Amino acid sequence: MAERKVNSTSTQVAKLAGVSQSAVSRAFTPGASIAESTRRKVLQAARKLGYQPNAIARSLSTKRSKMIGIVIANVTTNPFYPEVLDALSRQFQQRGQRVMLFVVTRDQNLDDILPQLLEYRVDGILLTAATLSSAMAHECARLGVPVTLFNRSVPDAHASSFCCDNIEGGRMAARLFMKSGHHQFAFVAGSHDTSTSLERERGFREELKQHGLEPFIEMGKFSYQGAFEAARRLMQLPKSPDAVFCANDIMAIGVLDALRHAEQKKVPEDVSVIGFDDIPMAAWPSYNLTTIRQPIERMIDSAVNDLLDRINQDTMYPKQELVPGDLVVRSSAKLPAGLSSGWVISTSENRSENRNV
Amino acid sequence: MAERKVNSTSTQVAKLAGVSQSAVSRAFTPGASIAESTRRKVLQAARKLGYQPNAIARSLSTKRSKMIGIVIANVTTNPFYPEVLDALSRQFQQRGQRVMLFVVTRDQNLDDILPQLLEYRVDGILLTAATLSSAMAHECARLGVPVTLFNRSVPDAHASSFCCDNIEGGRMAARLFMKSGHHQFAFVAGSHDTSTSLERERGFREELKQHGLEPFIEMGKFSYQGAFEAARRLMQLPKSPDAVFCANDIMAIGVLDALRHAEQKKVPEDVSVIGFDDIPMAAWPSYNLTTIRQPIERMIDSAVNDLLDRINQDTMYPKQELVPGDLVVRSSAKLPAGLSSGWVISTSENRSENRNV
DNA sequence: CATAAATTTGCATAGCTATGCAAGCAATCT
DNA sequence: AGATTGCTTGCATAGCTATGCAAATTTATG
Repeated sequence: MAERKVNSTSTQVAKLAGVSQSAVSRAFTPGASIAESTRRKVLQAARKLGYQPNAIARSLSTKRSKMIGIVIANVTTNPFYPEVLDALSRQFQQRGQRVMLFVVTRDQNLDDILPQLLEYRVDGILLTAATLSSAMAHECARLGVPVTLFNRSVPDAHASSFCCDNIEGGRMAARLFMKSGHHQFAFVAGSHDTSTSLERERGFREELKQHGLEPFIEMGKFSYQGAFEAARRLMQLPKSPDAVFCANDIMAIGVLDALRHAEQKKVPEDVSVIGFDDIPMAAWPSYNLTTIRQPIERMIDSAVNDLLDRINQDTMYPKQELVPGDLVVRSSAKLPAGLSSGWVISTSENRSENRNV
Repeated sequence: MAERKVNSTSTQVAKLAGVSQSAVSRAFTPGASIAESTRRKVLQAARKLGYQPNAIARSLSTKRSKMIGIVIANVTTNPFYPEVLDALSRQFQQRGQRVMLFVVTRDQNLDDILPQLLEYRVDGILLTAATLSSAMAHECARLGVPVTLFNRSVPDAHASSFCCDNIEGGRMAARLFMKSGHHQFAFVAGSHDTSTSLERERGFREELKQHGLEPFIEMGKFSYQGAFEAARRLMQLPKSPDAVFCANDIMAIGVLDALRHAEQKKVPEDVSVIGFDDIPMAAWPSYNLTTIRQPIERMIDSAVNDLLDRINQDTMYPKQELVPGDLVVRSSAKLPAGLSSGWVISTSENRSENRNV
């Protein structure tokens, strides 16, 4: 029966291979100065002992933990975030960084969480659906730990931020509604303290205002259930809306279900609904949701690159990037003349194409 | 302007506080032998320097990293797993353990992943929707790192495992179908190499067999889309089924959508559908899915307790636990006489109650 | 073959904290 | 006062790897 708790060390391997501990270290360090012959001897001895370099000791020595702290919220309430987490984690993984994960609630104070990451000397921090207090931003800057926000605009010049162009997204929704002849507009907000919700609302409002229109606002609490109830409240208004824009898809789906199953409304005949994100469910035939797609892959690539770059060359300044979203036209909103379901309209590069979504 | 890259050390704090480095260490170690007065001096000096203990160095010294490795698959394809991840991560967090996360694909070989966790000397490993090769199980055992499987039955006595009673779940589905007078049965499998799918199939089959019945089997690939297509294939059979049991809810929803939107079938009038898991979407009015609920909280509690216990007292043996699931009756399957929607039937404790789900 | 150049190797130490042990100290008891 | 007991404290070292530097070895050069 095998022994337990035997983590062999580089010194033991060295002894067995008849070399110095340094040689063992170098054998496991790509690019280190070591002869191929001794490397082989070392690797063989290592295999025999079941030796594996101790990443903790290495981190202590190199002052690089090769760990990224990821803080994420809304993982169970919005399918968008599992996608983000999946993509982030794979990317970092592939680029040789481990991930230390913290799952938080939207309202949780990060001032208790970040110190826990800093204790472990993570090389960088990525916050998703979470905001950074100014004090913490300073603390991270002081320690030279770069911070990147994903999907939250930046409160402080010390951090990078990668966001979809929420304002323009809100505008696109408003324009589509107006072109197809709606009269009463509503916005289902996520919360009143989240940049995504606020910015989407702002774009929507501003575009309507240019035509002298103003939307009702209801609070959907960033959840299916919250939006379900918000929709019911909207339908009780004297002039109930015929065009509802939601701060994200999961709420749009809650609104759809409420309209159809609790309010006997037809979508889009009676009420049009537009969401935001383009989660996979939006394409399901039960919903067929018209929505603003966040180009998640591109955003993640940019965010990961930025963070890793700032880790490797600490001269770089934080960056704020705004990525344009695409309007994905399905059938939860009435179509204006000349547009049919299945089109993707991307403002940014001024092209529209039928991608059959 | 503040200095950058200044991670002060216990020695610097000691100097400022006029004590030894040991005293600083003890000031940050709960239960260590230190006078309250010196502790205060130390903490004050620490605050002044922005000192934070270095968890990496501590790990090296104590040989405890206070990190748990979590490996999880299916995070984007099945909403059940974000829930699991959320619960796990919170639990560990709350009990003073950090989480090192690996997101993998279902078919990814863990033999490349686990060594990366072991390098960081994680205190324990929790695998979700992933299996362990026997070689790796031995390797972890040799290193004294406890492994717990969540939702996979155990391939090896070296690891603990916490599962829903999938076989009994399959039986419950079969019994419900038979009681309400169905004639042609089908099972939509996830994959042919996953214990959850195989066991649910087995229970379903065995119960049918006792009545001389046998189900069709179609492959749904554990995804909405795969199950959507599986349903279409099923409906093309000469004797197309009127009772479809799916290895999980997300596939059941794919089947529902295919039946309604591609096959013009009514559910449950033409075809009954039962799922497994009870994800939040199952309760949405668009689906109202009858399903077997996995008692996720209880399972997670057990798994976390087991892992932490085995970390703290390495005398303990791994444990295999089977947690019974509950049949949640909604309206995607025809009801037998005497049963109405909204009931939860739990075999285990022989009670049924209307919990209004 | 002698010398210069390039490569490889080992030595010694840094990186930061925890902790066993012995010494120091104060409080308590006789 | 002296002895005993119980806390606190600092010293010294372990935990494991990486790396600057000088020494040793190999290879190339004239």
